[in-house]
Amino acid sequence: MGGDAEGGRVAPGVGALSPSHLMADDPVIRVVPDIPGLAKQFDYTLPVSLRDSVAVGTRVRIVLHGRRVGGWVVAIGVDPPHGVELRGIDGVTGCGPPPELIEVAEWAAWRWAGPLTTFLRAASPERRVPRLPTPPVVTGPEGERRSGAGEAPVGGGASLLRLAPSSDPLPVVLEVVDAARRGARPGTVLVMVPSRGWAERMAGRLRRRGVPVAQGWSEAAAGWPVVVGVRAAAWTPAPRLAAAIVLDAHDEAYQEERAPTWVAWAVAVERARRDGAPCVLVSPCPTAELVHQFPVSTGDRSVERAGWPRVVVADRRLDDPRTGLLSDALVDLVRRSVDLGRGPVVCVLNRRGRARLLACASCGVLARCTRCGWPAETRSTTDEARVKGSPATRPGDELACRRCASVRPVVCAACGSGRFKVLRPGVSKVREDLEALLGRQVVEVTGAAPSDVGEDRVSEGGVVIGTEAVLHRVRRAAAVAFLDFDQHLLAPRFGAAEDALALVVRAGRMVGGRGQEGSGVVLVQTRIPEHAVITAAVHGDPGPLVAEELALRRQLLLPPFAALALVSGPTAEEYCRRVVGGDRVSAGPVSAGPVSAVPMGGDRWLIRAPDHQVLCDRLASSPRTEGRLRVALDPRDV
DNA sequence: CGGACAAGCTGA
DNA sequence: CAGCTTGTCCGG
Repeated sequence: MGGDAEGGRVAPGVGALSPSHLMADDPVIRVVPDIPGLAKQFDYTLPVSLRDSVAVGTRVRIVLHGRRVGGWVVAIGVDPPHGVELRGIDGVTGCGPPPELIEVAEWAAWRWAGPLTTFLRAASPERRVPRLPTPPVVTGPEGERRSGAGEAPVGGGASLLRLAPSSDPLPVVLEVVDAARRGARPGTVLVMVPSRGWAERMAGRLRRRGVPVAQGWSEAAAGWPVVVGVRAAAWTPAPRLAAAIVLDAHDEAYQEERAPTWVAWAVAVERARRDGAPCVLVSPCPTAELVHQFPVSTGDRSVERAGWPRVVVADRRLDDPRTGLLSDALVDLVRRSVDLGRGPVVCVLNRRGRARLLACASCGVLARCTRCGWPAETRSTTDEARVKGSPATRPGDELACRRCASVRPVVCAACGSGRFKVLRPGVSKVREDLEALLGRQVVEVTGAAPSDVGEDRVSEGGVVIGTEAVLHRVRRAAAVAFLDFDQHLLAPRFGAAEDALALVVRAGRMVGGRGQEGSGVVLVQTRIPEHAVITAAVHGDPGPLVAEELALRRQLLLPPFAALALVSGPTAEEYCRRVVGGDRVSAGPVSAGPVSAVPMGGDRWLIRAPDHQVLCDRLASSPRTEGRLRVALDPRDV
């Protein structure tokens, strides 16, 4: 992608098929310079002395435009362009990705409209690797291999396995590892998990069972039997996959946030496909995209149900609005759960700060920024001004604007009153209220204060409140309460429902499955108790929700029934025009085709195409505009 | 990406 | 016209 067209693709092989007039010369290799933003490839000669240490994928040093830079060999024995004096490469740095992975990187550069270097870097070692170690001899069950008795080996192709939140996935992982070994399938089993901590625990558990798990890039590149890792592990340099398994495939951690916004499970699926290996995607709550693409197996329903948490719905529709976010059901649950000794009670509210929306207590006018009109919120100038009863505003507070950062005293702009009501409280305010209501300490955990609250201090017990981040920081809980679940259900994203159910899954793992001894409760406060997400959570059955979601997506032409790209930057509009084809002169029909673009406000534009083949082809063949331009495929926030 | 080089601006 | 900035081009 993006390279010079000249020369075309030439089969590798050290100059074996070169024209006779080149026989005496050094072979010519094609190199991708390690310079992001330079979407070009350059040819160099390979001195005979370096022939044996260079293959496709090898990291080399080259001189480009007077600069010494790194690069990757992507082809050997290419037709050199005529009329250009070629330089020899400057040296060999060490091992790089195997040739097979170079091709996957080229595919990914197309699929996510990004620079090839991004993916080549992801597949390369951080430090110089001069040579690879020898992989361990796999002590497979030699006798069973030929006998054919027992379970059928897992066939090729990708499939989806629905597994309840509290079901241990280790048996499934071991089954995939064993099946690959039984099938005498050469290559590596790739095990992917969404978080670092999980990866470490998984690697440890596998090693304790005698499974050889690679440590570091070199072992993976040497073809170690098993690789365990997070998103980045999709680019493990294993030359060949025997199988792949992705745990919690619904987790958004698998998508890179920065452009190119590649998705790790999709890379794993593609690699497995190319290697003819099976790929198992495991999730308690598979997304519509996964369900649409892969055959699902669900296993026994009663087992699945038992692995979901007990979910209690606090229907807030008839509650007095003045009770705020702290319903009687919530306070009861906290009181009952907190001293069970099964870990803390965790409350989740996705709003930081104290008061995010205020109204004047005497005239009712909303507190807004006097400069830009944005809602003003309280901010304390003095640290920890503890005041009994947690009033709406405290001495020392000021009204601050999140948008333009202007600050003013806590005085109503309309009537001059200094008293306010909190219409939308944040975590800090609710923490104070809850503390006052319970008469015991409540600890706040937000993403902003990473190491403030020690894991031990939180995990031993007590009441904890925080934003979504708290679900990543606490491992075990007696109860988890979502104070404003509607915020998740109604988030302005098309994947909001799936994300909301994923939160219940996360909470479910903290409190345990309803079939488990001593498991806790997940409390959901909502004014939409009939919502399909709530039903799915209560019944421990994500099936109907995803079916409903798919029907909706089909109707609205959203993924997986369309492919989307979010383009942003000062020249986004111009670039979209090129992509959509307003003034394209290439062959074929040009007019209002199946590809369209709509403005999303600001300098953001959304491109929609029937599928990725069409979309990515268009993106690849449209020259980029000048200046900063971000192209994010498969955006979620639309 | 970043170096080279050309065109444009300034001050005497 | 030296000395500097700004912009465009291009690399093997």
